[in-house]
Order: sequence, then structure tokens, then C-alpha cells
Amino acid sequence: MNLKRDINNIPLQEMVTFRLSRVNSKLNTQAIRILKKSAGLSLTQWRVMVMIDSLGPLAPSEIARRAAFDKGQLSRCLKGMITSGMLHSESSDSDHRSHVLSLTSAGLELFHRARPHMRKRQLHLVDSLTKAERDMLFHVLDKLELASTNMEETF
Amino acid sequence: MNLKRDINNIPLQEMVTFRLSRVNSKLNTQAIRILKKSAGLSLTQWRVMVMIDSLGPLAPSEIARRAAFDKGQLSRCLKGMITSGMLHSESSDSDHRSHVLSLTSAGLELFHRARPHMRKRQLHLVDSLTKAERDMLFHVLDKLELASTNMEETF
DNA sequence: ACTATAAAGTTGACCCATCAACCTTATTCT
DNA sequence: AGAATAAGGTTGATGGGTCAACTTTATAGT
Repeated sequence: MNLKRDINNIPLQEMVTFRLSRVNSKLNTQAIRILKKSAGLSLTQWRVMVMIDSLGPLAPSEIARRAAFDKGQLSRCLKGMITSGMLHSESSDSDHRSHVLSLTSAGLELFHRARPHMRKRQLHLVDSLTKAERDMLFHVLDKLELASTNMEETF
Repeated sequence: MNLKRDINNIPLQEMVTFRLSRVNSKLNTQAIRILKKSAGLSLTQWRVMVMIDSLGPLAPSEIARRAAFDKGQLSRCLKGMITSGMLHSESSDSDHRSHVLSLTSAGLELFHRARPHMRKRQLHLVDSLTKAERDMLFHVLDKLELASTNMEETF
């Protein structure tokens, strides 16, 4: 099956977003399968864990802002993670509307169970690109993201 | 708001899929808004129209295969488009399981109503990239797509 | 101090995507 | 020709994402 061939008749402008969304959905589907099998985690749960693990205890609003998650989606996800004992929530002293979230030992254990599989996969992906390609990809994604937010005003 | 800065502490391997999914979701959200406002179309409906417009009358299976849409999702989408009069479905002579889909004049009219806005947007996106960047992007997406399907066997 | 405005979270409603089960028609193997 | 297998589509169930309304607490403006 030659994917490039199949899609060559689609107008150029369509192709950028079209391909992006197809690749993204394939990658997501795969990540979801790995996370489910290795630790029973959802993709959002995993991403929350990655953020807390690398940035330290965080407030929900910080997570939402940095990852561009929806508030509502995140709220539900966090509730699930707290009631199932992966996350600890402590109300913030400085702002009584907010909490600070950290991983419990059980959460950390799950995180460590999934991580080797995810790392293996991600290394496979990253290794398939040269450094120049990776840099270019990030640069291009920055540009697209910028272009998409700038355009907002004109519509 | 400096997005690059925000995300720099996330491990490199995460970043590829992370950024991809964020950019993708921003682009989708925007396309959805434009389509809704200009012609009341959903993103999937739009993509079906683009494919039929550029490839000619098609069977659902062809659309699903080329765009990597889910059969079920597509079936429901097509049903809606047919009952609302955008699409014409004719049962295939060569294969009685299948149909051939074409745009009705009403469908074409909607398509033409949305297209200028979509084209403007997409040109804005495409123009923000140099030709070299565009080529590189497609190349990288090919590689990622390939890497993600090849990996399937190892898990 | 007092009102208005904004931010953090929660919840409900809705839409879309994904998966599996199923029915129908082609195809293949013997 | 007949049985097994595969392909095209449809449908139901489920989970996740998106949007808007609302509550509570901070922050500004006067």
C-alpha cells in the first residue's frame, strides 16, 4: 500500500493538516494501546504523570495551560486519578481556589511500569529521524502553531 | 506566552508526539470553527467532499482506505450527508455490497461556500513555511507514520 | 470597604472516534 | 456447485474531547 500515492490527488493545502491528523491519530492509537497493556493508563493520565514527574508538583491550571488540555477534561481525569490513588491533591495555601498535585507512591509505581515501554517506543520514533529532521520538525510545528493562532483574528 | 519555554522540561521523546498532538488539535479546532460558520459542515464531511471533488465519485471503502477513517464513523457521516441532501448514493453494478458516492448540486454549493475560507486559511498555513520546510515536513511525517506501523510487530 | 471583573475548578450536555458484533455479498478452494 | 473465508457496510456501546453554565475565591477599580 503506497500511502503517498493515494493522497497525491488531494490539493496541497489540504495535505498539511490531513497528513498531520492521520499521523497523529496513528501515533495516539499506538500509545494508548501500549499504556493500557502495560499499566492500564489512559493517554491523558500518562501525560499528566509525565508533566508532574518532570516539572514537580503542579496545579491543574498549570497543567491545562502548558499542555493545552481542556479544563473539563482535565478535571475529570484528575478526579479519577485521585480516587484511584495515583495522585495526591493538597489544597494550596496561597490560593484557596486551587490545589497542588503530586504523584503518590502507587502512581509513581504505575508510571515506572509504563515508562520503559513508552521510552522504547519513543526512541524508536525519534531514532527514525536525524537530528536535523527533528530540529526542523519542531521548528515547523512552532511555525504552524503560530500561524494558526495568528490567523484567529482574521476570521 | 512562550510555548517553547513551557515545554522544554518535558523529556525529548515525549515532545515529538506531544507537540504533534497539540498542533493538530489547534489546527482542527480552527478548521471546525471555520467550516461551521461558513457552511455548517463538520470536518469529516468537509474531508469527504474534498476527496470526492478531487478524485471523482468514490465508494465508502475507498474513502476510508485513503483517508484512514474508521468504517463506522464514515458510515454515520455519509448517512447524515445523504439524508441532508449533500450526497447522492448509487448502488454499484459491479459489487452489490457497495455504493458509489457523488456530490449533489446542493452539496457542491456548500462545498463552494466553504472552500474560499478554507483555502485562505490553508494558504496562510502553507505560506508560513518555505518549500524546503514543507518538503521536509512531509518526509518526516512519512517516516513517523512508517515507524509507527513497523513498530506494531514488536509490541 | 464595595462592586465588578476575572481566574480556578466542577459539572452536564453533546459530539466524535474507536471497537466489536453483525448482516450481506464476493471470492476462493476443493 | 458448496463450504469457508474475506470484504463492504451498518449499528450499538463506550470513552474521550469540546463547550458552556455555574460556584467559589482573588484581584482591581472607585
